[in-house]
Amino acid sequence: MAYQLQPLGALGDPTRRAIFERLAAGPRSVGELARHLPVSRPAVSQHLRVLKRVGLVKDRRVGTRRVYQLDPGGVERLRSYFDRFWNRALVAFKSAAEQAEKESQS
Amino acid sequence: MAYQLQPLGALGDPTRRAIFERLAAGPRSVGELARHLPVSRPAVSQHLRVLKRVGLVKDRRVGTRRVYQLDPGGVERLRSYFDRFWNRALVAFKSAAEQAEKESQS
DNA sequence: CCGATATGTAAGCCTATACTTACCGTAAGC
DNA sequence: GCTTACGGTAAGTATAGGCTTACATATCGG
Repeated sequence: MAYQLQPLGALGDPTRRAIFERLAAGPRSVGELARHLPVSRPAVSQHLRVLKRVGLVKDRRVGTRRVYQLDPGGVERLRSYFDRFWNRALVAFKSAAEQAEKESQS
Repeated sequence: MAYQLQPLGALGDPTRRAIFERLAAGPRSVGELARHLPVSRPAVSQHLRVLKRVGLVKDRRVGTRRVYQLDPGGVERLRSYFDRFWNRALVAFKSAAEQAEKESQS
């Protein structure tokens, strides 16, 4: 919980989210990704570097191209992160409701 | 999926994440939150406005104070979002592994 | 009412960073 | 080997947005 959880920092940018979501459909090369985005190819490269650094994507060489794909491990970390938060939110929500109940009675 | 999913944009900022995580421990007033953060109280107010706009927190008046808490609905949306991504990542990962397998055989 | 407490809002500054252009390295095909 | 595609890197710019100070608003206690 004390983790900086940089993946969320990375997904804060809408272009990176677009890349992330496109990769959810399957592995893509850099050029393929850039072709469907309103930014230049170098920009996509830079975004991919960030996504890779925080463990959200992996890459491998295929000939002269470089194919990126989601890293299940990184996604799993985010999944469990929000799992915990959801549980805590429910608890907090419940006790808040009880609190309001008590106050309205008094 | 085509949703902009602004909550992730909101959680991109480390200070907002800190607020978000602190609220996971239970409802807090603005001043309480600011007291444990390295930024001014107005800054916290502004962050809370953003978090509220994207549906991650709710607030209610308590006397002269304003108490914020996590919005279970907003957290749930993020939870299911990454659930879907995790599943897709696994599928993509699996087929990529099979692809690599096939290539190594040929 | 009046002061104190708690918070939202406005205006302005300043830094982080997303983007572009230009360049370089590398693998593949003829 | 030369050329052509593909992609990472560098340098420089420009804008978004996070922060502060100053001000406005509102509730409560006496």
